Parts: sequence; structure tokens; C-alpha cells
Amino acid sequence: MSSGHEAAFWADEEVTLLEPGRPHVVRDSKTPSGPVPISGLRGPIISDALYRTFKRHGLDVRFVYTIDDYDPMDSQSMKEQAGMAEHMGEPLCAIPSPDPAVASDFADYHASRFIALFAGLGITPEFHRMRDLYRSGMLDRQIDLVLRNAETIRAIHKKVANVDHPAGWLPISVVCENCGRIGTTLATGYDGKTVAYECKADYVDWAEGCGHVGRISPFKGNSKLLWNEQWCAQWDHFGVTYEEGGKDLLTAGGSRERSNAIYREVFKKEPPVGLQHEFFTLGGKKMASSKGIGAQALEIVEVYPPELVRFLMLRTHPKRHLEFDPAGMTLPRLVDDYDRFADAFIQGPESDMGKTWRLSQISPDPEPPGFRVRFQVLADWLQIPSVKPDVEAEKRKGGRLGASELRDLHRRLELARVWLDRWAPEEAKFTVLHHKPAVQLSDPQRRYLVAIKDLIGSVHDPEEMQNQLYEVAKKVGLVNAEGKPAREAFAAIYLAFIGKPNGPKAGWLLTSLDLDFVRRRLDEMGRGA
RNA sequence: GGGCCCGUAGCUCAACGGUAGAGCAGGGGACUUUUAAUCCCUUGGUUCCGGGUUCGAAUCCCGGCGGGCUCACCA
Repeated sequence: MSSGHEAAFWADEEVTLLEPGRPHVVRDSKTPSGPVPISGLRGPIISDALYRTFKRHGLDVRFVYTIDDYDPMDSQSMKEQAGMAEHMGEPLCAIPSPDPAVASDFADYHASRFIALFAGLGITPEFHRMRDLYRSGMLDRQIDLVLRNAETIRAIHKKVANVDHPAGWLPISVVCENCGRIGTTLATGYDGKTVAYECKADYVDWAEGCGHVGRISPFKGNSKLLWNEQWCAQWDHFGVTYEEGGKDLLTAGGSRERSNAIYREVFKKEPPVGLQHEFFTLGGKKMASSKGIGAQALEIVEVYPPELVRFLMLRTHPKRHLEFDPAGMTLPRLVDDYDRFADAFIQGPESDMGKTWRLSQISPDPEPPGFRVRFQVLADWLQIPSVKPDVEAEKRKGGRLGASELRDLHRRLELARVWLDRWAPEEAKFTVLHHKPAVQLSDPQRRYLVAIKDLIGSVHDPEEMQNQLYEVAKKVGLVNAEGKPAREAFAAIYLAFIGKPNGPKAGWLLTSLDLDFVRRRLDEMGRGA
């Protein structure tokens, strides 16, 4: 299939890392401790694109997504929220829901939101909650293995990451029987059935333990493995063979390297392969909901069509830094780019650009793209009251729009409306001015404005108006060297009504405004200063 | 201190060992229908610097410089 040496599409290159003829599992995960910023979508979208690509190459592959809802609440930003301080250190799934009508606990509340978000983006892995895995005992075998090898693991932490845990330390967190916290307990002394633990007041600085001391079985949900060891347990349980990740985790001496070492030495297995993706930044800053940078970005997902969000994440190679700022011309450019990739798909679905377009679609096997109107053109249409986009679009296409074309058009119009409202630069916007603008017109331009006054009220069809405007320009001699109407003619109209030398198509503009208003303005401007 | 990414046309980037390209911007032209519409043409590069490998380097290797991010506590 692969002919070998020419440069391959990034997702296809990952395929070569996977041994054929055996089952594969792609994994990703999320801790449901708050809303997902748009940057948090880069990983899942890349994982989904890879999963689709692996399947397309005929591999036997599952896509597993774990929801780490047994993790302790340790978020500083959450601590400051009302009623949250007392829950610091508790498992996320034990904290009350912000809205019981939506979900019964804090973790499910956030998890259900991002699961819905993922579904909207066409990402539909198998979801598994860590609380279920722990409580059902499905990870008990791995917990036992880890506890019996605690010394080895402690040595690995020391060697790979230079982290010195105290002697007797066990890489688990017990759920305190007294206060219910999981982040504050130190466990020791595994005897094959139970562990000793203490819920310490000063074990971590983000939560305070109750001081309870006890001994308990670490199984059936009474404890959870620490991050690195839990990672291994999940790989082992699901048989994970591929897992990409951000560079914060995959860096040398980082968390992933620690887990890899543990997996090799304790679980005696080869850890999953997977690329390291660069970060997605906004104004050069990493997004974090705690800093309010991501909050702004989260709105993007609500506004952008899902294909565009996927495209945004996939058109840039995962290993490359992705800088995104929704303001200004970012969106028109993104949509133009998207259209270019769509054309590339039509010409060659197996080209890099074609593949990127296909992976950007909600469906893994999409219909080819239909007729589209350029985003910037739509933004202009929206600013001319008389233009009916549906009609205009069909004129451009030269035929009826199909159902999906119409739906796309309307979504794009909606997007353009938001763009004009929130992000568009001033040059892209125009409005009819209520008061006479202070602009300089030449004598011929003034004569021209007076002359076209007769058209107002007598010509109603915008296209005919456009023709007549052209004719009048010739009549008053506002022409260039070749005898054709000069630019200044139309510029005069725009200056008079919009205050700028250009604008929407003049025939449409003039016929869509109030007749008396137009006449009065032409008079005022034609008379001169 | 470790790691990752980036440095190519005014801007955003492509080119992944074989004549440095595209989109946008700029310039010119066409369309008896304005425009940041459409179409055609076009200007523009010491590929950050210095070495090395090679018949051949933007590309691979070594060493710098500059910028951005990230890990060194937890997850």
C-alpha cells in the first residue's frame, strides 16, 4: 500500500508505527474539572483524525476515551468559587453538581457537556468513567501489581524524574473513610489485602486532610492509582497501542516518560506510541480557563461550524505550534483556506489537502463539497438591506441550491453576521450614515449626484438602477480616457452615503434606502459645501 | 538546566536530498455593470548566521543567534 519513501501525510505516517494484523486501541482522556477551552480540542480532534485514518488503512482499531472523574479536585480557580473550598481534595465525582437538572454530580456535569461537544464535532469514542472502572474492581489486578512493585516504582520516579517519595510510600490515594477526600491521604504498608493510610492536614497545599488514620482494602473503588500508575493501568486494561499527547506531558523527563518506564519495568509491556502535539495558543498565550483566556475561546465552538473547528486543528501539522486569534481577518482567511482544501478534495481526495478536508468533516466518509459563496462576499451581502442571499447565491451558481448547499449557506451567513458584529475590522464594515459626511467631492462628482436624483423613485429594480447609474455617468461626462464611466462616479455615491470611497453594489444600495432620504442626501452633497 | 516548535517574498505559510512555490497584499490589464466581485498577467527571496556531508542542501549533521512554548510540585 505505502510505496515507502516519499513524504507522507502526517496521519498516514503514524499508521506505519502500528503493527498490522493485531488489534489496536487509540486512547485519549480528560479530567472533568471545568469547561473545555478550545485549545483542549486539539488533542481529541487529532486523536479522532488518527483513529479514522487507522481504520481507513484497514487496521482493527478502537477509540477509547476515559473520563478521569476519580481524580481529586485540585483546581485553584475552582477553590475560589462559592461553596467549592470545602470540596477541595474530594474525588470530582463526589462533588455536588452545579446544576442537578443537568447531571447528578460535578464530574458528570462537565463530562456530559464535553461529550456533547465532541459529538457535535463528530468525535464519538467509547467513553469510560474511571469511577466505574475502580468501583467495579476492573483495575484491581493492576492496583495489586503496582502496590507489590511500589519500591521499583519509587526508584523509577527518583531516576527518571528526580522525584523523591518517602520510604514506604505507595503510589495510590485512598478515599478517606472519615472525610471522603482522596487527595490528602498517604498510604503505606500493603500486606496483600489492605493498606494503612493517614489523611494528612498538610499533605498537599490545595486541600486539608481531616487527620483520620486507618487501614482499608485498596480495591473496589476504595483507592485510586496516582497519575503515572493509573496511566499504566489504563493502557494495560484497554490494551492501548497508540496515544498522542501534548508536549507538557510528552517532554523529556516528563510524565509520559515516567509512565513508560513503569509500564516497561512493572507491567513488562511496551508502552503505546504516539506523536507529541504542539500547543494551540491565543495571542501567544496558552489557553487556560483559570486565566480567562480560554473562556473567550470556548465561544468559538458555539459559533464556528464544526467542520471549521476540525479544519482549524487539522490543517496545521500537529507538531507545529498553532496560533489563533479570532479577531480581524482570521475567519475570512480560514474559510477561504477551507474552500481551497475543499476544491483540492474534488480534484484529488488522496492529496494531503484533500485528506485534510475529509478529516475535517463530521462524517468520516463525506459527500464531496457543493457550491459555496466566499465568506467575504456574504459579509458584504449582509450589509446591503435589499440583497436576498438565497436568490443571489442561486444566481451565482446558475441553478437551484441543493439542500446541503442551502444549509451551508445559511450557516455561513450566520457566521458572517457574528463576525461582522464581533471580529471584523472597520474596513470590512459599512453603514449608511444618518448625517451628511464631511467629504470632499469634485465638481463633476457633484453634478453626477444631482443628475442621478431623477432616477430615485422612477427606477426600482436594482439591476436596472445599476445600468442607469452607468449611463448617467457617461451623460455627465464622468468618464475615463477610454470613454468609460470613471471610478469617481461610483466613489461619489459611496462617499455621499457611507463616507468611504467604496461599498456595496450601488444599484442595490440606492434602491434599498428610503426615497426621500436618498433625494435629500443627493441634494445636500450635490450642492457642495 | 532538560525538551519541543519556529525562523523561506510585505503578511500567512508550502516545498520533507533534485530548477525556491502558493494564497493574500502590491503593480498592470480585461469584463460598456462600482467594490477587498470575476478572469488574465506581473513585481518581489543572500531560505537567520557559520561550518560539515553530498554530484547536488531551505531540506540531513554539528555549532551559534533570535523568537515562542513547555517540564523540572500535582495531575
